[in-house]
Amino acid sequence: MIEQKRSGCPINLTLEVVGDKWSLLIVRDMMFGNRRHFRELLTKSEEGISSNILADRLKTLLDQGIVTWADDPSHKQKGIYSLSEQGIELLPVLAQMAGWGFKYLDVTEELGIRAKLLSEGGPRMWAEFMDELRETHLGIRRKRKAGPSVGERLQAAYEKVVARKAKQG
Amino acid sequence: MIEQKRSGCPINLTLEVVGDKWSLLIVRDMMFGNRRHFRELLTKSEEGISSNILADRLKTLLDQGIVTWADDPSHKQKGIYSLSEQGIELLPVLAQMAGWGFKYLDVTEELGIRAKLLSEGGPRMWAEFMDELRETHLGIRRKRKAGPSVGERLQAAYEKVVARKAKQG
DNA sequence: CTAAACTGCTCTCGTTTTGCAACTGGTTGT
DNA sequence: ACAACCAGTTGCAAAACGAGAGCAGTTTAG
Repeated sequence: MIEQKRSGCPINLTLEVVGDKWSLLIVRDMMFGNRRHFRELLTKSEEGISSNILADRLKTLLDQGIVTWADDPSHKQKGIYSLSEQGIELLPVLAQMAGWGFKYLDVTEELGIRAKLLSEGGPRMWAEFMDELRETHLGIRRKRKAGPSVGERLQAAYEKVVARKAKQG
Repeated sequence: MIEQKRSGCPINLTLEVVGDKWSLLIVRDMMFGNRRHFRELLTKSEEGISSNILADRLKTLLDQGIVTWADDPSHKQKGIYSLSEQGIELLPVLAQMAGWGFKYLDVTEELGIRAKLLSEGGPRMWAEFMDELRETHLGIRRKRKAGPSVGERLQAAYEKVVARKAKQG
C-alpha cells in the first residue's frame, strides 16, 4: 500500500493527515474534554461518532504520531490515548478554526464560550494551555502559576453558561 | 434538503464547512496564487483537482459566503471568483496549518518556503497580507507601505528556491 | 471567414468512504 | 455467577469521490 501524496505543499499535507470531518474532533475532545479512553471518545462526543470511524481515525492518528497509546495499569482492557507534542501543537490550528467558526457560523452559546475565550486569549493563552497539555499528556512538569489554569477557566466558563441556561429553562 | 448540523461547536461547524481535502486548497490557490477563474483553479493546481469536484466545492464556498462570483467584463464566458471578508479571514487557519505541516510533515523545499516565512512572520504579517487581499479581492484601498508587499515577498522567495533548484539540476 | 483552442461547467460510471447496527471476546464489580 | 463494561470488528447499504469524456458557447489565430 503506497501512500502517495498529492503534493509537497504543507497545507496539502496537513489536510491529507487531518483534513476530514472527524480527526480534529477527536483531538479536540482529547484536548478540551480530556477524553483518554476509547469509550469516552465514543460516547461522550457531542457529535456521535461511530465506533468503526473512531477506531480507524485513532489508528491513523497513531500512525501519524499525533497520538500515542499506553496500557492503563488500573484496567487490563483499557488503553490510554495521549497527545504527542505534535498533537499538542495542533492547538493553534484548532484555536483559529474555533475563532473563525465562532465569528461566522451558527454556534450555540454554551459550545461557543470556550472558542470566544481562547480566541480573545490569543497566542499567549494558547502557549499556556499547551504547557498544561504537556503536563497531562506527556508528564512534563510545568511551572505553576497563580490562579486557575486555562483548562479550568475554560471549563468553568462553559459550566457557568450551562447552569444559567438550565435556570432560564 | 435540510442541512442538519452534528453540533453547535465552532470547531465542528468549521469542519462541516471546510473540513474536506479540497475546499481549503481552493482558498489557498485564490489567496497565494491569485487564481480567480475556473480554468486557472482547475489546471494550475499543484494537486490536480477534477472539474466536478472543483465545481461542487466552489458552489458550497459560494453558498457559505466564503467566495463571491462576478462576471468578467473582458470575456463573456469567464467569471471571476473572489474571496469575501469571511474567506480572507481563513488566512490565519491556513497559516497555522502551513506552520504545523512545515514543522512535522515531509514538505518540499520550494512549497515550504512560503509556509516558513508566513509562520515566522506571525499575526502581524498575516494582518498585512489580509489587507492586501482586501485590496485585490474586495477593492478596499489600503495604506501603501514602503517596500514589497507580503504577497510579493512570498512569491519572490518561492521563485528564488525554484531558480536555485533548477540551476543545481 | 473558418477552424482551432478555450470557456465554465455537466454527465457517466466505477471506486472509495461513510455510518448504522449488531456482534465478539474478554474483564470487572457485586 | 452474572450484569455491566471494555475495546474494538464485521456486514452492508448509502453517499461521496474522482477520472475522463462531452457540451454549448466564445474568443483567437491564420
